[in-house]
Formats: sequence, C-alpha cells, structure tokens
Amino acid sequence: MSAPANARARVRAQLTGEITEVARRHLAASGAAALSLRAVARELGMASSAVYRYFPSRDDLLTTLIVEAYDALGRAAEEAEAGQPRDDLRARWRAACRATRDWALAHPHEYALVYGSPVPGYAAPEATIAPAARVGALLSRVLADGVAAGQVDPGAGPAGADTTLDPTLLDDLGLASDDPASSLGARAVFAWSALFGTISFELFGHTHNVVTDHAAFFDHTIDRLATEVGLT
Amino acid sequence: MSAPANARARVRAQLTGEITEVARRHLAASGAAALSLRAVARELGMASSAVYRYFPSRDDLLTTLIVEAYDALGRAAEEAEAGQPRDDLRARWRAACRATRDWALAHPHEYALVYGSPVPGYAAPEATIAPAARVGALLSRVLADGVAAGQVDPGAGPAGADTTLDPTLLDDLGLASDDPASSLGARAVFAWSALFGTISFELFGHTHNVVTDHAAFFDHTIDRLATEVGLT
DNA sequence: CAACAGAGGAGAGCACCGCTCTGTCGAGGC
DNA sequence: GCCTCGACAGAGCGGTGCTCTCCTCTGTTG
Repeated sequence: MSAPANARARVRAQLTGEITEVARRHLAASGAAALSLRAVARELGMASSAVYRYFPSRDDLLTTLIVEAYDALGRAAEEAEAGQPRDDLRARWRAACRATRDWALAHPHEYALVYGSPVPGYAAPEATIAPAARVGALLSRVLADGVAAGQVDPGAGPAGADTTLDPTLLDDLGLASDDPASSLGARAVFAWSALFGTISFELFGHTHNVVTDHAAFFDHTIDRLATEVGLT
Repeated sequence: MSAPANARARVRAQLTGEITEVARRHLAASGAAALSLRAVARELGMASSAVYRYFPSRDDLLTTLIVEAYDALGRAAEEAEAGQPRDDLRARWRAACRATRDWALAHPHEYALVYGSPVPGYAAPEATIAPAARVGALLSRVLADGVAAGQVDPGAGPAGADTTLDPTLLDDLGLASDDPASSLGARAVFAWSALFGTISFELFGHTHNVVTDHAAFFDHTIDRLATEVGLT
C-alpha cells in the first residue's frame, strides 16, 4: 500500500489512482449506471483493455468508489463532530447528522451508489463493511459518551430490544450494558436507520411534494432523534 | 383504459399487458439493471423493435413497473391494515408496517427499484407520485383517526415542525391543525421515513452484521415509532 | 364489398457496452 | 548487457438500447 519498493509498483499505484480519480469524476457527473470503463480509458488516452490490468472488472472499480464514498462521508461527519465541544453532546450529534446530510446533498450520485440499491450481485464485498460503519460508529460514540457522563439513561425505552442485536458489535461500540433489558443499542441503530432514511427520502425525491423546507425539517428530525435516543 | 372500443385497441392492451408481465418477472428474478428489452422480446417471440410500438423506451417500461410496484405495495399494506379492528389504532399501525416489510422481503428487486437509487434521469415521472404516497397516506389515516378519537395529541412534540411541510397536503391527509405549533404532520413524515429507512437498511444489507434478529428488531422499531408519533 | 390507410411486425444496422485474446514493445532486474 | 515480464494496443465476441426501412395484414370507411 504505502511506499512501494520498486519503481514499477510506484507508477502502477500512480496510474491506479488516476483511473479511480477519473472514474470518481464520471460517477459524480452522471451516476453509477452511466459509468463506463471505456469512457474512463478514453479520457486517459489508453485502450479500454489496458484498464483491465488495474481493475479486473467494472464492478471492482465500482467497489473502490464505494469504499472511497464511505470514507469521504465518514470523514466529513467525523470532522464536523470533532469541531464541537466534547461536553455538548447534542451539538456533537447535530454536527454529525448535518454533515452527513450536507455531504449527501453535495455528492448525490456517490450517496446513491452507497445507500441506494446495491448494484453488484447482492453481497457487499468484505472491503466495504468497515468503512460503511463509520457514521454509525460515530453516533454510537456520542451516545456512549453520554452514558459515561450520566446524561443518557441506558435503560430507557422498550425493554430487551438490544437482544435483537449482535452483542459483540455492541461491545465494540461501547453500547453494551449489564442490564439485559437495555435498549441503548437498539435506539442507536434506530436513529442511524432513521437518519439515512430521512436523507434518502429527500435525495431520492420521495418527500418532493411533502416537505417544503428540507433543511428545517431535517433539523427537527435529528433533534427528535436525539431526544428519542436519550440525549438530554 | 377500460373497455376499449375497437378490437385493435383490445389486442393492443392485451399485448401491452403481456410485455409488462414478462418484464415484471424478469425484474423480480434479476433486478432492474439486468432487465433487457431484447430479452423480453425474445421470450415473447417477437423482434426487439416491435416492443417499441408499445413502450417508447426502456425507461418507460421501467416506469410502468415502478407504478405497478407502488400499487402492489400500497395494496398489501392497505389490506393488512383493513383486517384490524378499527378502534385498535396500534394494531392497525403495526399491521400496515409489517405488511410493508413483508412485501419488501418478498419482492426485493421491485422494492429496490422503487425505494433505491432513482434509475432514470432524476425527476420521477408524474404518473408515479400518486401511487407512491399510498403507504404514507395509510399511516396518516391511522394517525388522523387517532386524533379524532382523542387518542393522539396533535400538539405534542417540538413546536412548529409542521411549518416545514406542504399545508395543502397536510389538509388532504387530515393532519392539518389549527394550532400553528402543531407537529402532527412532521411526526407522520418522520415515521414514514424511518419505516422505509429501517426496511431499506435491512434489505440493502447495511444492518447485516449489526442486527441479528431482523423481524424482532423491526417490531421494536415500529412500536417505538407508534409511540413517537403519539399513539397511546 | 372493395379499396385504402395505418397499425404492427421483421430485419438490418448504428453506436455503445463489458470483457477476452493475441501480439508487440520497452523498461526493470539479474 | 541481456533477457524476462509487465504494460499496452488492437481486434473481436456477444450483448445492449434504439432507429430506420420495408412489408404485411387488418379494421374501417366510402
């Protein structure tokens, strides 16, 4: 990955980067369906067959773009959240949610690639699962900090909802509870789903004739979610 | 539409139906991306060019399938809700939500076509906006009945959220309120978005390593939504 | 009843796609 | 300094959406 030994590998990494860069631009401009390996090759002045030396198939190129999109979105949310005072949990929550929406609005095709219909066969490649969790993990961190600070009651809400979740993951996220009736994790997953459901509905046009002020409605929604999740 | 005057129109409607039927089957089997007009024509034993007498483009065929999917999903939800006692609002709410999820699980590709990334240019055709609202309208009806029965407080929740919504639509859905601080409509739109966000996350694999018992988690979620929306 | 118009279909063809195979060339490694 | 092997171009295969032209057959109308 980093600091390739021989010059061959270096120029190879360079060209791989150029291909993904052009592909990312095509994706942003026209959407995943219109992304053509041949068009990317044309823009780079090479034969289409040459691209296959770097990406075994179009789906592999798309997978790279998916990982990039997850990482870009995750980074945007993390940076916005990091800019808030540590003890203002609600501000951190709001910043993360707003940054997610802002990124989605700025990169609609990349967002659709990642949170729309799955394009390849059906199973997401292994490489995508870690970056896909970044925003969810960020929200969980805010929540876990709230529990530590005594601002969030882990026991609130319907009892036992956490038993529907993977306990190992809850542990990793710092949302595990001794109380078997806890619903802290379930509330986090709920907020996570609702956040992206709201953004997807706006971006994909489902609330087109319903919501007139999307930004204000979104702010109401994430405040509602913060309350629902237990942030005081 | 109904009862075509001449025989020509009748046989035309017949063949149009056969084309959409075959296309719908191909969609259900392989997804929207793999739906090929030529393959449909082959199965029907006609030249691909002949199909263009009935659908001006592949996107128009897809639009027809989109409308069909919206209607099928809406009908499923409405029938399930209609099977519940009128005065048990929570049972009606649960039945509508569960039927929506069940239909999505049974028709993943059709669901993805409709609630995934928008495939055509970007603007949804006019013909799709009415059927797209069926599930949302159904949820609103349960909520409006709750207000009429005094079981739902239209004034609860954050004040003024309804000002972000289209007042004409709120009126049509029976969610309009004299109180300018009402949030009844906003809560309905929120629940609507969260419902489909949860289903999409499950179906598109985002909760794959997170939720272990999807059915139980979904039940917890829609109960949470019912409470959040104001159903006692 | 006969003639006509127009709907419906077939086939070839265009430009594009993903992907494969083969042949060649030039630079990196010994 | 030679040789190997990675990188690339080009042709080609089967597929796509869509168009155009030609022809047939049928419902309608004078």
